[in-house]
Amino acid sequence: MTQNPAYEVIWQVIASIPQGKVATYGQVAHLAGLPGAARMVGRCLSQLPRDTKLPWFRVVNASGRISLPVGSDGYLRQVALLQEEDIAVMNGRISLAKFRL
DNA sequence: CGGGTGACTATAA
DNA sequence: TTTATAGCCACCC
Repeated sequence: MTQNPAYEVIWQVIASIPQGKVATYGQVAHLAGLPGAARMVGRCLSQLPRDTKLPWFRVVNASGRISLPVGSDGYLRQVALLQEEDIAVMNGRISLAKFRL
C-alpha cells in the first residue's frame, strides 16, 4: 500500500491540519516536501479506506471547492464532516476565512 | 518506453 | 466568472 514513502508524509501533513481549518492539495504537497505534486495528494486520498481516521475532508482544491463529483457519495460525506468542523460550505465553496492552516 | 487517466494548479482568453 | 491549455506527478496497461 505504502510503497511510496511520500504517502506517509502526506498522511502526516493532512493529520496536522487543525480542526476547523482546511488546506489545498498544493499546500499539502508543499508541506510534505513535494512541491507540484498536488495530483499525488489527490491520488493518495482516493486510495484511503472509508474507515480511515485521517481528516481527508479538510483537503480541498485551490478554488476552495470540493474536488469530488457534486452529489457523489464522498462529496456529501465531506460536506457533512466539514459542517461539524464549523466549516461552512456555501454554494459548493469553502469560506475563505477558514482557508489554510 | 509510450500513451491515457485522475479527489491538481496556474495562466490566458 | 467560466472555459481552455499546458504543466505537473504517480500509476496502470
